[in-house]
Amino acid sequence: MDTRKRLDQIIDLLRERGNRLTPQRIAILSAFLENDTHPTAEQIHKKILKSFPTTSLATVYKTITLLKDVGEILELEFGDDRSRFDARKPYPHPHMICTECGAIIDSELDALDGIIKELAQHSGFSIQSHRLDIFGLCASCSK
Amino acid sequence: MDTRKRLDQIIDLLRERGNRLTPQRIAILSAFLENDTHPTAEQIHKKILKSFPTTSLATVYKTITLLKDVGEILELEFGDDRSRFDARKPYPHPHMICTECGAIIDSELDALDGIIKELAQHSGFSIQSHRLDIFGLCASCSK
DNA sequence: TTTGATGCAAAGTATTTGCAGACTG
DNA sequence: CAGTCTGCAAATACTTTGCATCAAA
Repeated sequence: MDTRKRLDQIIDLLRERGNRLTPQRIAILSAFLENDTHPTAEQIHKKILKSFPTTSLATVYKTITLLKDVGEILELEFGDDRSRFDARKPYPHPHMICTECGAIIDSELDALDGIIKELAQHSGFSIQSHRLDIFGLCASCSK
Repeated sequence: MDTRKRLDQIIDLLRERGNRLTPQRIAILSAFLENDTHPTAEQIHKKILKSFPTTSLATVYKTITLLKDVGEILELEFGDDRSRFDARKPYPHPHMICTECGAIIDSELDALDGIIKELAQHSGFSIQSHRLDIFGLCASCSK
């Protein structure tokens, strides 16, 4: 979806919920939507500081919590301490993580949902969400 | 595989590597192999304290690091801060995590390896490992 | 004007690390 | 006996939280 359109939609959503639209919030949200590298909280903070030099890292974290609550951002943890986030596609989809350069590449696998559903049914498990991470070397690092 | 047999194999492996077989190490390793609930480091530590009351949590962590290095334990992180471990099946396989009671249920999905391999090939990504986590409610919690 | 949001600093917490002494091989 | 392992405590580093102040509506 168009980034600008999505930004407007999320802003509307927050307004309807009664959340205040502070300039920091909008800047943080925009930064997440514009960045397709699955940034960390700190990377977003550094970016924001250019336009709002007094913004605190705590506010970035609080905004992330808000966005998680409304389902507009996905938190990705790969066991390297710092979380990375995906606000562009905040629904389950496979990620390929390069163990050399740290790149996180989005992927799509239409068959996955069906496979998982079937797998869960056998054990009476009702699915809420899922996550598929693939670790390895990206195209340029495997050369 | 038989737990006892696997314990002996890992002990042999450690011996061959020149690692010392201290009673703490063997107790920690046994505790992991006997426990099929994907325990945390602290849960194993509590268990060990019954037989070796002076064992420190640091030693548990150091042993976990050793077992990870030799590929005999898998670390599972679900974003709830504390890692959980799977020493019984230390190779990639799906896990179903109950968001209500916290249970982690092992699963098998033979087709997954092939699907992932195909997915990665399209993007020139070379796979090292993968991970599939399914979140939802287990059979008893969904009633 | 009201009340939620910000920003600072301090707290929180799983895991790691340094080091002296203990124990395996 | 040599050198690794243990156990203690301190350090680490990301994230959360408390609170006084600020600003959106």
